[in-house]
Amino acid sequence: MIEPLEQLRSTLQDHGQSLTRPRKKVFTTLQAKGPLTMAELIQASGTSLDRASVYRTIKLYEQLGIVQRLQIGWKYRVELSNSFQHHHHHMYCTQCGNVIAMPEDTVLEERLQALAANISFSAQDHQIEIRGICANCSRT
Amino acid sequence: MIEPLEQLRSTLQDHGQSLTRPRKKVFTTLQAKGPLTMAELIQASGTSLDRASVYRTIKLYEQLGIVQRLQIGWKYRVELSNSFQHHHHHMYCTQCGNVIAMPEDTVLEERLQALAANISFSAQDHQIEIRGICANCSRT
DNA sequence: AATTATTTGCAAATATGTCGCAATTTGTGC
DNA sequence: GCACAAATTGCGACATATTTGCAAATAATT
Repeated sequence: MIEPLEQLRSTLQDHGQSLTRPRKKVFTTLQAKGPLTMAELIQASGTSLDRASVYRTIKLYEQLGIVQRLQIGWKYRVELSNSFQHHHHHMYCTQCGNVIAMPEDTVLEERLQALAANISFSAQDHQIEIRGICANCSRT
Repeated sequence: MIEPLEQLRSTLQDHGQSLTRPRKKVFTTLQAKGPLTMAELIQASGTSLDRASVYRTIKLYEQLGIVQRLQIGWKYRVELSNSFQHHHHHMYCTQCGNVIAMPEDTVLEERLQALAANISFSAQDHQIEIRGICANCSRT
């Protein structure tokens, strides 16, 4: 398995971009804390990073396919994309706000492929969110 | 089939809310024009409604499960939820920005149910977005 | 039609996202 | 490791999006 930071560096290099301290920080923060809202990400990146830099970094990362946005609950969040972590989807507990990653499911994935193919839609990516109440909360 | 507006009224009433002119307007606009960004919705609701009221209405509707947000491309949009229109998902063409509704698929739906049930997650709702290039655009 | 509680519109406050530019940092070649 | 050119950052100023307090207007009830 390749060092994630090395993979990041080479992805950036392939596009003539360099791996700077802020970009590294954003990456490791996402690595450590999973899907975050921009506000959380800015906050978690520490006071050393400027809002604008975080936004710029995320915009770049999104273009290079390093991160992806998800709509979870009220605000969108960003997380590392499939090249940097296993492909997965989310369940969102509307009670406690917890986000649970669901394991990859081949049946599901293939079905989605098929549905797109049916109408000659060339699928590149997809996202699934299940909303409901998690085991923990429904136990109450 | 129940009158949608009646269904709206009773949903509101069940929660001690009343069906006002602005709320009616937002509802019928969504009915007529499908998934809209807030800006579009505000615009389409006409100058008679204040921005703030539209936001408040959407927040309320979301809590009552009358509308749901979708992340389509960069901005989120709102549309009526499954109780008010047929359950469906979307494909989003990253080229032309078109949104294509995909027909309901039982295999897909059941699989999602099963996956949630597996971890005792009580699923209430879900949303799927497939991003890619539509038939029209890839023909070029 | 009068009463009371809810909801609206308005104006102002916050929050979120973007931009230009001087100062700093990065990658590169020596 | 140092100097240079190019890329990137942080800052402050904007632009846009969303929320809030409150007096006035509207809805449900009697």
